Parts: sequence; C-alpha cells; structure tokens
Amino acid sequence: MVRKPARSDVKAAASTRKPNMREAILAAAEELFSTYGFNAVSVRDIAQAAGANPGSVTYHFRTKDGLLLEIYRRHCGPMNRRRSELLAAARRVRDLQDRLEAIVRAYVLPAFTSGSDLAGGGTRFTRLRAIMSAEGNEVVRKIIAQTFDDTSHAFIDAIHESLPHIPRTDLVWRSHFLLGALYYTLVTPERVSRLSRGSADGTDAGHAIEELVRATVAALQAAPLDEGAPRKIPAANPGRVVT
Amino acid sequence: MVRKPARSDVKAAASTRKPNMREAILAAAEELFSTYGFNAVSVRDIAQAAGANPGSVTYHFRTKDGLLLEIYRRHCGPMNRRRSELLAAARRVRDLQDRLEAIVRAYVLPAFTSGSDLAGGGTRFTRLRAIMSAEGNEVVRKIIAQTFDDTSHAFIDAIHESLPHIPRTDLVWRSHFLLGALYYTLVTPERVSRLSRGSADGTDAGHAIEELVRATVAALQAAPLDEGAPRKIPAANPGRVVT
DNA sequence: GTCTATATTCAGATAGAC
DNA sequence: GTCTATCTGAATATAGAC
Repeated sequence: MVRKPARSDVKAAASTRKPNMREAILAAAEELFSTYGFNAVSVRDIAQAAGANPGSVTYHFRTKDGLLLEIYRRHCGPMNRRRSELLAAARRVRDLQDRLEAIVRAYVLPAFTSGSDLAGGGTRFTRLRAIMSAEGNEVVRKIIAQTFDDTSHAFIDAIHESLPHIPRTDLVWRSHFLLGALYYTLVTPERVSRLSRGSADGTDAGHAIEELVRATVAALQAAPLDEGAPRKIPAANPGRVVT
Repeated sequence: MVRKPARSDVKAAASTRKPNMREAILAAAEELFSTYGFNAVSVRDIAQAAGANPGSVTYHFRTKDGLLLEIYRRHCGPMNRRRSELLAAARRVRDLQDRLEAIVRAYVLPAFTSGSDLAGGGTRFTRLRAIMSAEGNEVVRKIIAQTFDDTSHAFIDAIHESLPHIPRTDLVWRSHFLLGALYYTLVTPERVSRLSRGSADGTDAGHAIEELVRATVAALQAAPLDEGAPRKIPAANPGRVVT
C-alpha cells in the first residue's frame, strides 16, 4: 500500500531516504500498540521497528498521543461507514429473528474486516481499542465517546425495534456485554484454545464471530429482569453488592 | 487489619517509622494498578502514595513484578475458595434451570465480593485482572493459567452437566464471553451510564451482576452452532475471516 | 519539509545508613 | 531487618543540521 514516488530523481531520493517513513511509523506503531499496549511501547521501540530515528516520530505526530490519535483517525471512518451500511441492510430484513441476527452481525463484522488496507487491519485495530479501553487512555476516551457513541446508539435503537418488549436499558447492558466479549476474545484468544483443550481455536475470527453472534442474539432475547418469571432468591446472594 | 505491635518501646518505634509500610505499599499499588494499569504506574508513584521511599518498595518486593505477584497471591486464594464453595452449593440445586443460574452466579459473585479485607476489594482486584489481561503482562499470564484454569474448567464442567446437549466447545466460548463482559463492565462502567442516558448506573455492581447472569444464562442455553435451525447465509459474511 | 544529535526528566533497582 | 540516598539507563521531546 506504499505509494510509489512519481519520480525517482536525486532530490526526491535525498529528501526521502526511506519511502514514506510516516507510513512506516504508523504501521509499526499500530502493530506494537495492538500487541503490547500503549504504555508498554516507547517511541524508541516504534522508531526502531520502522527504521527511523525517535525524533522523527515526534516530528510527524508531535507526541506519542498524536500518533495514537492518527491511528484512530485512519480506522474509525471506514469502520463506522461499513457499520452503517450493514446496519441499513440489516434493518431491511423482514423476519424479526433474522433481522436481529443481521443487526448483531452488522455490529460485529466490521470490527474484524474493516481497516483501510492490510488484511487483519480491522482485527488489529479492534484489539488496540480493547487494550486502550482497559488502559483508560484519556485521549482515546474522548475519541470513543465522540466517534462511537452515535453508532452504538444506532445499533441499540435498531435492536430495540426488533425487541420492543424489552426495556432499552437491558439492551444497553447486553450490547455492552457483547462489546466486552468481543474485546476479550481479541485480547486473549489463546485462553479459548486452552480451556477447550484444543477443540476450538481462539484466533479463528470467523468462528469467534459465529459463536459471538449466536450467544448475543440469545442474550438479547432473554426476558428482562423486571418481568422475568419469579425466581427463588439464591442463597448465595441475599442482598445487593455495593461497589 | 494492621497488627498492633506487641511492645511500643523505643527500638520498635525506631524500626517502624510508619506502621506496616509493607501493607501501605501493597494497598497503594493495588489501588493505582487497578485504576491506571500496571505499565502506567511507576514504583515512584506507588511509593509516594504510600508515603514511602521508592527503594523501600524494591526492598519488600524485589521488583515491580514481585509487587504485582504479591497482590495476586493475596486475592486468588480467598476468591477461588469462595468460588468452590458457591459452586458446590450450586451443583446441589435440583431444578436444572435454577442450577444453571446458580452456577453462573457462583462464578460471577466472588469477582465482586471477595477480597480478604476492604469493601470493594474483590471488585478492585477483578478490575486489575481485566486490565492485566489486556496489557498482556507475562508474569500474570502464568499465574492465570496456573491459578484460574482449574476453576474455569470446574465451572465449564458444571455448566456442561446442566446443558449436556450442548457441545463443551460452545460452552467454553460462551463462558469466555461471560468473563469478557464482566471485565469490560468493570473497566468502563461509565459507558453503560452514558449509553443508557442515565437510566442505568454502570458502577452499580449489584445490578450489573443481575444483568450479566440473566444474559449469560440465556446465551449458554442457545442452540449450538452445528445443530441450529438452518439459516440464510448472511450476505455480509460470505466466507470465513482470517486473522 | 524531513530527520539526526542532544537535552532533560524520570524509570527501576542497588548499596549502604540506621 | 528496614528504609534512605544515589546510580545507571531509558523515556519523551527539542532544537538545529540537511
């Protein structure tokens, strides 16, 4: 995906010792951040991986946060656009059960497939988002609230249309669980492989999607807490637990 | 929990300027790690919060990793013991539906209530575990595989007994999703509050547990992927996505 | 406009004072 | 046995060379 320079004259060669150093830095940063987290990776690590000088990173992106910001800018647009497309298509599905499943799929799929360029770009970026939310990065927190909340609301509303008898609040919780499950699967896929004793491959994104969609659709359809069938109060949990 | 010194003579007072500095360091570290993550917090930060000298931390715990290890040692024992107790009780529930719910509750509850001493200790520790799994800390990875896999297997097996017609592999996926949902709720509770437009409080652990249990029980009971009713191949996902 | 050499602050860990 | 003063290396960001 590196654009070949139009002319390879001396001047151009001199001013770009490595073709598109900026892109190389971005790619290296994305790879390292999504693997080790933001805080664990230094600007020096990134520069080294990209074959650049540490200061070169600062020149292109001002700060380490700026670099992260640019990675988000790259991915958020395409990803949310794809989500909107898929959601619009899902809403046109007639059968209610099928529609709900299509909506969930429309939410999950772009997290894996999206990404402007490389194969696995979407997965890598979503993994990065998972790590960033755990690390509580302040820069990212703002981006998320600004960029993703609209999409999240749109999905919750669409789900609510398919399940009008379930209070919106419950659907918020359940779609929140969906995102948590999605993130966790991308962060520690090897745990699935381990606990299944090899009968499942946690890194198989296609399979993960299917399992996640199936589980989520069932969870969304569950009776809400208020109007559920009367249940015994479990001995283990007599009262509410306070944080 | 701070043991009072048997004698408060001059020598004892001199050797302990602050009572139980070791405990103060542990408490400060747990608080900071579970709030900002492991990599974002420096030994100096911890020392300052505990009113200690940075080197004092190294004396008590050798390394920063050692400090983390000790925090895990403190919590894992009580937590898994409580889980075993609750699981044993749950397995004795006769009604299959109720039993399944009790099992899930036995898994989730100790993540909130456990913790040797302070209120919210369990929640704080589980939040820490969530962050650590995202940061991919190598020290923790080993502890988890050693300490938690037995418990996880026990729970999956118990669930499988309640749902024998569902392949164990699917149950592994679904209980994995449970843990992810639990972690994510502890990591970003404010997102629930935001998306619900204030009608839910993400930090209300009691409510979170109820929502999580309800959703998970439904997810666990869903038809497995293999033998589900025949479904249309969704246009959006013609093939498997490769990571 | 792009990158290298350098400055300054701060990290984790040590060796010796109490 | 416990903690303080200090060392060494690495962090981000700058200011100036190309």
